[in-house]
Amino acid sequence: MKTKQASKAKAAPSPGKEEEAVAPGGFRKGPWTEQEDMKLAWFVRLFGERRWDFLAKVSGLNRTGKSCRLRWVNYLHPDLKRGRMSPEEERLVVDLHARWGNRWSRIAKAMPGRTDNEIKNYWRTHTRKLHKDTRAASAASASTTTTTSTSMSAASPATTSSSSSSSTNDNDNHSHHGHGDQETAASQEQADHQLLYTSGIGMDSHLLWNDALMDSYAWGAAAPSMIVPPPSSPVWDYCCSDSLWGIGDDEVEYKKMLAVAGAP
DNA sequence: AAGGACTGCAACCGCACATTT
DNA sequence: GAAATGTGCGGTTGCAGTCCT
Repeated sequence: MKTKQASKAKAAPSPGKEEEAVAPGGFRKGPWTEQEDMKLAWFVRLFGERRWDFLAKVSGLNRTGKSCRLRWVNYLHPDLKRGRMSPEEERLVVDLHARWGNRWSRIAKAMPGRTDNEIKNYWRTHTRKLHKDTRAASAASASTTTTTSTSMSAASPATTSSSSSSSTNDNDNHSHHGHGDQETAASQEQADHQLLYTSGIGMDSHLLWNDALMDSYAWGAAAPSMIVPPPSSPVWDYCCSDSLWGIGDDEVEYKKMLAVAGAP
């Protein structure tokens, strides 16, 4: 198999390309640079995982809040596992997909450290491979099998599960957001979410959420230029380091930030 | 050795739901 | 209660690394 997890990180695009992707609103698009990652991590640390639009503005990142959130959730979050899925995880994905269909976020919640995007990607690859194998197999035996094999291609696990999972696998998944789930399921999901948070880093628990601070920012203003991103170590190390989450360690830095922001 | 095909993954998009004003 | 804003989700695309011929 291929091992390109680390090298594949598009955080450092080739020099020429970096500036060219700019959305109509003036927002940057495309791969994130290491500096952007650092900045984002820094501001997420300050403000927590919410108000992404605000965070995007205040940080001075020329990104949409959505983009920031995605980057954080799928790449920078310290709880993420990196690397290939283990066979156990692969089995789990198959199991859970059989049960829940394309409810990736739900599946992801059952697999700590894995993101919906990651699982989705894995499944796509997985089904593509399976589909290919199935086709190859059916082609090989085409001459000997009955006509059922032709309709099988449409009914093969791979194709049905991915393209029509919404109608085959799960009673409620033809409505993407679980409209059919009823409140019990919704509250269950909430409970799951809560569990995830409490068992995980529990960002909110030590969140430096401070509305006064927020209000003190001039909306749309660029981030204070004197906010120095964390040390020169790789972003990932930084994100995983205790210092990022152990807010107490960095009280001085934080106070500096408050001062910059003009907070009382 | 070269170049096309394949693969894996990051990131974007559009939509829907949730929350706030 | 309506409108505005924020957030989350699933689907899709594009790119870069690797494999294969």
